[in-house]
Amino acid sequence: MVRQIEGNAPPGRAGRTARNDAAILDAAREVFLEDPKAPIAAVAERAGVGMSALYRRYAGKDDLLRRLCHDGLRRFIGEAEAAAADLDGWTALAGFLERVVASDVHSLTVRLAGTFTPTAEMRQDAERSAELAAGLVERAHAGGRLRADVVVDDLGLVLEGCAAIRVPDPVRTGELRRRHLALLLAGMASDHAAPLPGPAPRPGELDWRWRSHRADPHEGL
Amino acid sequence: MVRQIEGNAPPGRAGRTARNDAAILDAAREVFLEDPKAPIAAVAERAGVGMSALYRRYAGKDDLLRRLCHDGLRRFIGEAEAAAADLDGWTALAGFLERVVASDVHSLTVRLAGTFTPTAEMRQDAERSAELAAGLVERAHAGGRLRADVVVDDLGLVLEGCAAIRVPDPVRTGELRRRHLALLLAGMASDHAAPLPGPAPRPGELDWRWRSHRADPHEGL
DNA sequence: TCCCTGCGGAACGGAATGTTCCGCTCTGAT
DNA sequence: ATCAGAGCGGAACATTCCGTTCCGCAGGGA
Repeated sequence: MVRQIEGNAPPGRAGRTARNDAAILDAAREVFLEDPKAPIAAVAERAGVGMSALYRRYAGKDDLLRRLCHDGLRRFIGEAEAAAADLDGWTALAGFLERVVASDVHSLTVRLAGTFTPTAEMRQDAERSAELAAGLVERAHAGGRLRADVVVDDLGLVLEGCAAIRVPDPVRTGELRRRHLALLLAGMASDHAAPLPGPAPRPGELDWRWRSHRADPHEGL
Repeated sequence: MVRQIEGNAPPGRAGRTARNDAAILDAAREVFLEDPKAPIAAVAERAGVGMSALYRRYAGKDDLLRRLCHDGLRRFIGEAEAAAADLDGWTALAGFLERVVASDVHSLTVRLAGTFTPTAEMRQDAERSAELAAGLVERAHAGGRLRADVVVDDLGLVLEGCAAIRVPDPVRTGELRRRHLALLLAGMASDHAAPLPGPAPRPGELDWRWRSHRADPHEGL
């Protein structure tokens, strides 16, 4: 399957190069979203380029995966910063989650983490994203509409749960995820009696994907 | 890693054979739960047996996977039937979900489906399990505690979401899943105003894993 | 006209993995 | 005591897969 980017880049050699840049990145996102373990050749094929075009840009598969994952992380941070502009703490949090789920950022970032060695900068960005998320949860708590026993790291569970929803049709997948998230948001609202069971997720408990990656207890997934 | 089954089977050759039966099945469950694409040799290693012990029992990898998946399906049906004994529709449904999540049945069944060709009997059992689940949802609806816009196939989303929760420590994984499920159950309770967004999951929409398996649009996952 | 960037795609080498097979052990019956 | 063979361990095999390299070419820009 070949994918054509009708980008508005200048014609000529430079234009073609720029178009290939985008095509490769887009193709990689799609391919690795479908299968995190996909061969790198599948990316080249879907982008409509040869292997050389790929290896001219990235040192290897790891490099491409890192780039993809880092982009997703940055997007996550961008959404969190955008949500901070919402004056209402609850809608800020809810909207943030909806946008993250809709943009499929979490699937990519999380399912790819662990297949390469993260850079120091990525770790910093991950930390920053955690801070932003914590801020969103704090504000939502202050507003009173978020039930008191929900903690920041519950967001990780929520995102992971939504990312797991998947049917063959991507559009339908988005709809079903949105629905599932609505269920979760309803559960996160404050008008509930029974407290959540078990010890709440501890800070850093869900960060294991970002660790050294060689002592990774989970090979699959 | 070697696993010893201290089963109370009779000693001697027959006993050893029976013990190996169980060891292989247990090892396979653990290994494929960690990584659905794990090599079959990993199963033999964890069971503490050689390849021959494996191939004496199963015609091939597919056969083992089928067996594992079918067992999970049967367990699912068992839990559903047990839940039917609960007189209260809501606690029947909630307890059913909790037990299914706790026993990790869904992870195995769902993550393995699609890696082999399902048998006709499995399809029948899948259908039966769907009927039982529909009955649970119907009863919960009749009781009034389940919000009206939740449909049977939402259960599939819930189970899939919970199965996606996973940290290195299995015990902790169970706790976090239980917590996540509690959030979802709270969201499924009837005292909520906003209806769930998007078209509800259609019957059979989540059954694609059980289909012919060769035209499977999802290679990974 | 000519250089050289960027590229296509085949070829390569190594790793992973499902399956087979040879020979041994030790049980249980004769 | 003997022995046949069930059951098994584990190495070897064949094959597939995949990341990476490399050779040769096309065609823009000076």
